Amino acid sequence: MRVSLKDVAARAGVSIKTVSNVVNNYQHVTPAMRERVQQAIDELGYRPNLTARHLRQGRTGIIALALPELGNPYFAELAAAVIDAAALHDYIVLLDHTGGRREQEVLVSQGFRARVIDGLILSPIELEAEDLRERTENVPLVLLGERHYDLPYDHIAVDNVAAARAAVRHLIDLGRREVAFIGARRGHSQPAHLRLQGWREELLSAGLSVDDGLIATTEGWGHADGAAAMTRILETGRRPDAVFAYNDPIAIGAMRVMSERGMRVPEDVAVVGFDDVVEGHFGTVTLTSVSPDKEAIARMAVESVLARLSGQAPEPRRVWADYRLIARESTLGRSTQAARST
Amino acid sequence: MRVSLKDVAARAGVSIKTVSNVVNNYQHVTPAMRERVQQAIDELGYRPNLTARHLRQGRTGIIALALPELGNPYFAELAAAVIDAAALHDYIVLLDHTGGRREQEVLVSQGFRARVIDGLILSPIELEAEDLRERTENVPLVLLGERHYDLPYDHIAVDNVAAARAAVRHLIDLGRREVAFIGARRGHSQPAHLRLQGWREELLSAGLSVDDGLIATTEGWGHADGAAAMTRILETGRRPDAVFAYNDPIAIGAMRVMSERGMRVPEDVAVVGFDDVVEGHFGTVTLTSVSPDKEAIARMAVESVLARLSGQAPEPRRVWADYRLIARESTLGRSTQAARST
DNA sequence: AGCCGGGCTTGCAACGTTATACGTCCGCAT
DNA sequence: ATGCGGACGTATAACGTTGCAAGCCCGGCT
Repeated sequence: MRVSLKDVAARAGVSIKTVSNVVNNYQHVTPAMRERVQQAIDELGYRPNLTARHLRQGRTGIIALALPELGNPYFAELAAAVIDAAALHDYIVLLDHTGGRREQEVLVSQGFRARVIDGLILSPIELEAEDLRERTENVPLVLLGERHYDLPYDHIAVDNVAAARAAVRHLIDLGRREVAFIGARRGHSQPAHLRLQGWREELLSAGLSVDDGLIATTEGWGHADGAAAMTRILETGRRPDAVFAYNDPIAIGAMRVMSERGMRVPEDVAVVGFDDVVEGHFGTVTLTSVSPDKEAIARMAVESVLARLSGQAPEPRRVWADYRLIARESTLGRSTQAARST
Repeated sequence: MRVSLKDVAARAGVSIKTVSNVVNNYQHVTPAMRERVQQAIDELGYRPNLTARHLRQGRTGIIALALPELGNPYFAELAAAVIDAAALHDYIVLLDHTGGRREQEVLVSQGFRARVIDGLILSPIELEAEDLRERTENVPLVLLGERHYDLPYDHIAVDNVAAARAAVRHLIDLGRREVAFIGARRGHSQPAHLRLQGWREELLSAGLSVDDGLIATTEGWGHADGAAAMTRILETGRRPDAVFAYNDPIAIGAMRVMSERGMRVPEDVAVVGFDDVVEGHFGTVTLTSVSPDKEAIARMAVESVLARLSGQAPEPRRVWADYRLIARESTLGRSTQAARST
């Protein structure tokens, strides 16, 4: 059986409340009393029951983080950063994953998967604005990532259009003219939309034509999806001289296919990814990528939730996180490797 | 303000307990009554307060999972599997990471980081047996992974010695004679120890000599550590014809260094990793690896915790999870790729 | 000496839920 | 007509904690 304040109080011969005072470092406790109670605590091995404390205080010290998939190293690294950021504020993180499926995202946003939480950080993929408009759950919600909603929620993301434009600009500056985009999304409206839009805008502003034949859709966002999409492009007979991928795993999957077909990166095809995952730093050809400031995103997400929790939050805000384009061998080649920032 | 049973009861003109009965689908409730209460629930948007329920029931429906680092895709994938396995039993997962640091692992095992949990799954790296012997926290603990303790806790792992022997056997069967091991751990006793032991045993049983010059230690378990270790081996002038790495990131980091120095994989050096992370499936040279059955590990871990929770657990058990050696290009070359199991 | 004030300790209530045990009502068998 | 049992609803007491307000004691001031 677990020991409670009552047991300690009985042992020390004091009231429950006095024990509570000792546990919580209440100031008006004589050293002698503190000593005596502490001894009883140690002897019995008392540990506060956090559930009871939470019930009493109306908060739990837990925030939930819901990500599409942990298998994607970007999200795994982001999760680690959120856990650390939350720990700074004495918060603990409950982790969930949605598979990027709308149904799961709705459940999470409605709090049906975890109802013990003070706040929620959600990185949506398919979730629609109407789903959020119908949201009845009242724990603070902060949105993460690429989707864009005109709704009264805090939203933290990098400027995907600008970041995508920087990536494509980099390819154009290298003299590439046939820049494919891999990782567009069939059917659903927004995912990948902003990066695709950046690709389009930058091509147009460079006076290049926008060719839908160079857009490849994918089902998911993993290596295999990138490989399949690249294969499809090549089978149409197109030979792009550059690829901008929705994310790094897709880029790496595509590079694998190129390697199988004897195409050289970057000589024949320059490749830029997105997310800057560690994996891209160590391939046979290292990957140029857009690097979002994950720590800042995690920090701002946690702080937004907590601010809203304490009621001091003003208007819902859209916050842009920093990013950098880090050029590596997949665009520069092995010898001339260097870093470049935007 | 949040609505409670009391509010619903007032609205429906019934007792609190009747509302509770409706919420919990208690059988003796007339359809008419159920209807009436349900309507009040819907009108007010009532949601049960799980904290109160947990206090009452003495359990929270939360289990904690503490892993060394999420940046390692093996652990990220394992976390995803645990979340899914827990969901099957209506449990939610609180995620923590220890950085593989003993101090953090002790805190976690003692429940200082999260005390709202019913059970704990911990994958230790530096934790010592004495730390566990001194453990006073009484929530069920299940250990995961490679470390080996003679203590009364459930422990789930693949047979690391046997798996390592299979990996080295594979290299020997291919005719390799100078098999390096990358990823040993300086100072601390056990991590990597079992895999190193398997390497040693298999070399000896094949009549080969065990050469400490072919053992490279690392600080961590990431790509960069593998790269640094490989560089050190090559700088001693040694030219192994095979590498068995502690895990896949280390193997991939090492392969990057080989590629930089013009060494071909597998022609000059055959490489085997451990963990079978997705990243290894898509490199320019795909990676042969020992593939632990992550889903089974996650499932057994969750079930062990829950069994112990419900008191039906017998003796603490050591459970061996399945694994397979999956041969890919880093040992077989591109054309002859195939899969092999043990 | 009596009073006041502050430091220390305590009892009580409440957070929202569910288990238990009880009360009521109805229908049916005696 | 009476009694009995089952179906249904409810009052009450917990679960373990903390905020509040009150009570006690003692030293110092008048």
